[in-house]
Amino acid sequence: MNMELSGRRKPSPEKLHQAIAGDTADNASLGIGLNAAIVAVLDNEPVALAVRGEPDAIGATDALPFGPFNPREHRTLEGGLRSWVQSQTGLELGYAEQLYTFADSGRLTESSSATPNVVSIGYLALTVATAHHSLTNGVWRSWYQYFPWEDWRRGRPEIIAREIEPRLRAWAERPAPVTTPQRPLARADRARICFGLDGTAWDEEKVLERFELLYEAGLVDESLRDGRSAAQVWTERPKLGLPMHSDHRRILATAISRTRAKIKYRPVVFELMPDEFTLYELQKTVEAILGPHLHKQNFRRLVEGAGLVEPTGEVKTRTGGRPAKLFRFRREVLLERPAPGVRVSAPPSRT
Amino acid sequence: MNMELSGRRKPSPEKLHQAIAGDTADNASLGIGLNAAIVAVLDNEPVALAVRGEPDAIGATDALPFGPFNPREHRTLEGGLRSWVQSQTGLELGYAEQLYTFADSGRLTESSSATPNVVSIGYLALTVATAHHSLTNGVWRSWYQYFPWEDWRRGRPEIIAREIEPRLRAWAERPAPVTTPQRPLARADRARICFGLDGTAWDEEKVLERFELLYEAGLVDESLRDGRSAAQVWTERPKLGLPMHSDHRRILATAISRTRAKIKYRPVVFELMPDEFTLYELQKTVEAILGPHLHKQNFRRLVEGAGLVEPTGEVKTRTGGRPAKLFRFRREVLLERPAPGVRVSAPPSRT
DNA sequence: CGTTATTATGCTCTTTGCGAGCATTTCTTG
DNA sequence: CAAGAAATGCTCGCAAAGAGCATAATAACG
Repeated sequence: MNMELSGRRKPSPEKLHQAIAGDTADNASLGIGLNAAIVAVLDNEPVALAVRGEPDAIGATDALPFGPFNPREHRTLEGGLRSWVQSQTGLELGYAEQLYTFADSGRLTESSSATPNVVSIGYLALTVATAHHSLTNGVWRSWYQYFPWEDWRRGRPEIIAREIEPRLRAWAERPAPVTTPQRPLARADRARICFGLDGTAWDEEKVLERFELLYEAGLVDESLRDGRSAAQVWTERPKLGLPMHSDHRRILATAISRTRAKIKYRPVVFELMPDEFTLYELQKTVEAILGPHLHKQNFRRLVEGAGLVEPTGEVKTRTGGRPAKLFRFRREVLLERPAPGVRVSAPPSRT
Repeated sequence: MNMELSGRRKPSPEKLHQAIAGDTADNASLGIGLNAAIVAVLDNEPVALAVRGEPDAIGATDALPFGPFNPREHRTLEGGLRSWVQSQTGLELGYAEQLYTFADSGRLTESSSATPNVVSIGYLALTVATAHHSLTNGVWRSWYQYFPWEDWRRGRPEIIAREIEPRLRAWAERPAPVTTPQRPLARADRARICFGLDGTAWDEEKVLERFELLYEAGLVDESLRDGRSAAQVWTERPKLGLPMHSDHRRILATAISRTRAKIKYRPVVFELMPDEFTLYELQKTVEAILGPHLHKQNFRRLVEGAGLVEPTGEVKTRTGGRPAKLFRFRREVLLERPAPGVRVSAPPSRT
């Protein structure tokens, strides 16, 4: 059954829904799931590629492209991932790196006629969204639909003060279960550090820590699905951000964390850019990922001084003012410097 | 069979050898291997914990503590790892973090009566070696027995100029196989960047890249085992560093890379230190990990200024000179700073 | 007991990188 | 042609980091 998903042919929507619902019992489905968080920047908005399936127990419809790893068919993990993404979305991945392997305990508790995944291996892929008119399936969704509290483009998002902070404080008041005594930090401290409460600085890289805190506190829908809400009855549903299938939102959180960290010390922004671009477009892309706290002139000095780009000699008019020089990525820096990157400073602790 | 290895009882040496030989077909052995690179610093020497088994096809006897992940028995991946380490070595792990998941293709080709591992999940653990008189099995082995080219404590190791460089240059001369055309860099460039040839700076974090390059070039014993030597006949065996069981040397290389990188931006050195220590001992530990290129006074200023340590009020005599103040780690920094660490500068490009 | 070697520790000087702002150029728009 | 907008060039100042000098406190040894 489901042979179509094992091959490279295009899956019908129904088959895809079955896959998302967990019914992927293949011959050699060993319970190792491959999941791709595919990131791009569209109109200065950071987006991820989501495929849609039938609503699950908590109403989640979005999933990351994914499928089981089949060692008979795939020589490498990354190869298997690329083939799944290709068959499910039509996209040929460029840059990809492994993120993390999660024990997928949530799915073990589900009623499953098929082999459940034991572990999920998450991958981060970066791509230029505009170049893919070949997308056969899936939609580009803003990061911030899944993680509204991460959107600091217009200052501190209201959802933190209005929804998250009071509910986290209530959670911190309740005693922690004794089953986790080795937890090094108190609940209140974790909440303060993750979400920058009480004047603590916001760290844009702590995306995963924040999501896991909300999950543990029962404030995201996924907590309900995984049975964590048994001891925590809420009159209203958590509903902080759009939920995803399985543990995919956790994987996407990991992808955002990694992207935000790595863009600072490796030249990965250029995977998100077309071949030619202006420095301002480059800056806007970085700011879409990290938040808008860059000084224009200094950014130019940094990028040019590091030898990351070279002018093409052409200019781009119609920018509303003086035409901007076009640049391209100097791939040779990879041969010169050990670890070049777009080093941007920490934001000036905006609370 | 092999129930002893599944439980927490101490395994007999014979059982351990069977485990290392791959005969671990348990009821639910899903082919997911857990592997622990346990790192410590003993007498200013960076070491990893190795368990010994029967020599395999290439004569490798050392292995990292490892075992299959059994979702029935282990709630989490890390929990499974801790239980395997405990049963095989008697060690109770402290700090541990996941490194990477490798597709363990090498083992698939072996003649296997048991379920082969499909993937290996590598973990890094940091510990204080002196505190473990409870070690029931395993030996602390210097990193540099496995990776002699990484030992820059007395300047550039001779093995690079004498063994590695000429053989890599010979390898770079030969044409790359057409099966990997998407390889972005030429062989010669990869060799130059990895091993700092032709005046390129040495990057101490590229431990994994260097090992994988040697593996691909057929210069480490593991290449022979995995059948890569078919097209590459060497009159003498590669013998660059001590080989390890399965892909364990690759996992150890990943662990060293991660340790060297992380020690610079997170306060993980203190996992390698006893409760109280002098600043010079701390510096020597950092230098054991990174290489000896620290300025004593500046190191003190850095560590004290960052609030990473606090004086205990006592001093340690018998240091051969003026007594040194004792310090302890200030755990509170984790609550204050977003990302404290022992920020050391790049070595002054010693070639 | 005094001298020397050794280590710890405090302090200063210089260089570099980066945050921030001013000024100038070159386009579009009306 | 004037005004506005965006790109680009340049400078100032602070803070962190690299490097070295100076001093303090012990052990070893005559």
